Amino acid sequence: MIFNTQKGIPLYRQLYEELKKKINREEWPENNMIPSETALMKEYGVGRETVRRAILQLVNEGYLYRRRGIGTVVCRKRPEDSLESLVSFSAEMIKRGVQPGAKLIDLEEIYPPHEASEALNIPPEEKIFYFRRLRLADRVPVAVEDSYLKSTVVEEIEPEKLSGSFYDYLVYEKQIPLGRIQVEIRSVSAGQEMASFLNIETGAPLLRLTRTIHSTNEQPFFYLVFHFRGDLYSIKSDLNFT
Amino acid sequence: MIFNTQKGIPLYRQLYEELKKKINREEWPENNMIPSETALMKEYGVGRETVRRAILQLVNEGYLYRRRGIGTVVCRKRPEDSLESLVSFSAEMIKRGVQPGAKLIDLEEIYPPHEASEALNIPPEEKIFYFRRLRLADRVPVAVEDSYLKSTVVEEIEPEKLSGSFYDYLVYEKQIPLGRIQVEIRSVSAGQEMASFLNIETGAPLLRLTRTIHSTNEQPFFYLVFHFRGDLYSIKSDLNFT
DNA sequence: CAGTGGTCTAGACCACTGA
DNA sequence: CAGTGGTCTAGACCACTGA
Repeated sequence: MIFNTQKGIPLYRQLYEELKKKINREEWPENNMIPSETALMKEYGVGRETVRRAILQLVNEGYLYRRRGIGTVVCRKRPEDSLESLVSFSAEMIKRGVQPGAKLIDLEEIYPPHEASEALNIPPEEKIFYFRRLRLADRVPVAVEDSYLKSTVVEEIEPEKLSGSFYDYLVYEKQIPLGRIQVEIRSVSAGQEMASFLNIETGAPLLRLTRTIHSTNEQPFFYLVFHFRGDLYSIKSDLNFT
Repeated sequence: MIFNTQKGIPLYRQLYEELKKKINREEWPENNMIPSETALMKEYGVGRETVRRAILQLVNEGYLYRRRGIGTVVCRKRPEDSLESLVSFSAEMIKRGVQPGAKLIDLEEIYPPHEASEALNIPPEEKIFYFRRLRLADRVPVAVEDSYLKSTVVEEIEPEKLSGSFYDYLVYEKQIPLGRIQVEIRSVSAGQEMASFLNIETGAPLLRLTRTIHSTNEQPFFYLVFHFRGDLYSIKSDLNFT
């Protein structure tokens, strides 16, 4: 394995991807030990800290665990969903093996409702972009998504951009770097409006997920509220304390 | 500041605690820059990697963010709840400033229901400990908790141990080291039983949180199911992508 | 005992930011 | 330009595990 030194991708990151592949392809099977740090240093011709950074990343994500004096082992049940699943509906659906979709219901410039002005840390008289989408999984509606975007971020929102991942649009097309994301999850009952959008009965349980997305200098600029069908959707995650 | 070298606590960990204090006491105020890596190296007489490990930990937890070429800054809104909040009901309540409590409803040895034998990776004919508790916040019932514990972990469960944090009991009293924790969150409706325990109406929304706690060698040994009152409880968390 | 991972330092070169 | 954080190496000593 020869690494690209030109491309500007850090060595530890390249090694991380490499090791992750070996785990996913089961070249390194579950419950089996992977080569030691020293062995990996020789194999890839890199320093120990580089190997450690790649491995510790995988430990944090729940792929590996380490025992001092013994070695590093591949986990039996690997993370079905990492925390990244909370970040993009489309990415999450693809990970679950279903086709993500979106149907635009509303798009306008509005004065922010109390909840949004609070989350975005702006005065109620500052206009923002608002759009509502029905989110689909294999064409079945699973959630209603309400988005509030500070109007300083983009000049305009073209409806065509709202048929897929808005997250990808922001990050890859608009090149907007993301910082911290605050998440809140609660359980609520469906009102009449939500019930009709989601084809469920009034009063049925919904999972309400909000995200407040900050820029890299800690300014919130994008606030999202999801209402998921409780019978079709759950959130899974792995935590590590090692 | 002089560090304890004897106690066996790593330097980077001690420095981490030290820096966290400065942030929490607002000696380093929000939106302000903290000293550079070089300055901290001199101040505490440690190497650069040690400083970096302490800082990067705090960045991961949402206390700090860094800008190359500029410096490291204290976040405006610091994490109200870290992911650790998903791990212990009692710890979580204390963090929220309310008094945690527990009322034992049931305790017995049983054959695991399907869901529990699945989660614990054991055959249905292997008996386990089961207990159900009503969890209180300032004496108000907020959740019903069902716990399934492999009987290889402890010989017996004394009812007296179940009045407080069972997590603390396992970790501190029994010294059982924890590994990965798998979490699932969904939204459900209250059945008659749950409704009467929680003093709510049948059909009201509940937040259903399950935890599968693994040992450090990746064996699941403790499975928990919470049903939280949707109107009294939400989960908050911070994610970082920097 | 040899081999594992855990901690720590010193030193190097780099890309980036603001003045 | 000087100062920041980002990456990377080499080398050291340690605690722990199993044989």
